Amino acid sequence: MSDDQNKYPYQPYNSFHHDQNMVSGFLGSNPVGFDPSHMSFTDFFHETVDYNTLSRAFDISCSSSHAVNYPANDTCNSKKNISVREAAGEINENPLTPNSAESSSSSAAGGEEESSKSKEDPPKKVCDDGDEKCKKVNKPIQKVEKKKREPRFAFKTKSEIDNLEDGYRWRKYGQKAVKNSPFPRSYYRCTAQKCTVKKRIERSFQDPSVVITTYESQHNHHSPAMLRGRATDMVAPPLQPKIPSFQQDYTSSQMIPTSNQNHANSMFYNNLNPQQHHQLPEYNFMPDMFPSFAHKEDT
DNA sequence: CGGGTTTGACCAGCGC
DNA sequence: GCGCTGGTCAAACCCG
Repeated sequence: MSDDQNKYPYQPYNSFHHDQNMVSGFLGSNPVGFDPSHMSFTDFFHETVDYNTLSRAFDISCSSSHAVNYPANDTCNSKKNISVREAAGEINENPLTPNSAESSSSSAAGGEEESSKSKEDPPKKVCDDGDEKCKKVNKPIQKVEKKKREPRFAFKTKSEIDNLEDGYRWRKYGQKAVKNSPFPRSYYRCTAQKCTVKKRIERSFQDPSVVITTYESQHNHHSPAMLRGRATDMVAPPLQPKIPSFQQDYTSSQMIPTSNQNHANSMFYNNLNPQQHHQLPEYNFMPDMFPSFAHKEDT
């Protein structure tokens, strides 16, 4: 790795997505507030792109309540396992309904109810001996819990490093080959106890220099990095909204107007050659799913 | 030895 | 029903 790459390992992109199940924010090559010479990506991530904040600020998953409660028949969540690519552009129905984050506690009860209902489904296989296979099957409760759809936030970064330092500790629990991509997708979960946050990391097959990180759920604890030395800088706890700077960053100059994609690419994907520009439209905005607070430029 | 990674197997959902 | 795919599990392995 070159010196420059050591100094500037991350070059966050600048695109932004919001769909039924996932918000994804792609920062610009030089986003407002990110000065690689004075700020690590971790710091930048926490100070401007804290996804705990985003998940509340951007009305994730149809609405904030849906971000917590995932009825099986909810149209917001009926499509399982929304991928980064799907979220990036293939879903543009169901206009976003702005909502507050305050219904989370009450709606969580509904989620539990739904879960318990699902728990009534018996395992398809019953263990009657020490069969190795049965060990994996007889975990109905865990399986059910995993069916909950958590809010997601995808983060696209230009980096040679796959696993970007975001201040939290992660444990890798799986890796899968990605269809139509030579690059595998890695699965991580937060190592903190009782923290259900997961993240997936994959490299864009269209632009191998781009790493797509997808976070799921919300941390229920502070970042270890914060506790180490950044606490004084982090006045707001992770779950406390800290929107204004980020909001302004995106609304003022960094939103990519869908109807002016080429212009947007030339503006914000300026690290790429023209050929690569044409490879990015799958990360277009979805106008209907655009965060309610963000204005779109007229074109 | 504890914690993290690797990797093959398994499971569930979806489309045909 | 079957095959495909994404997601997860867990034993084996690695490493400090």
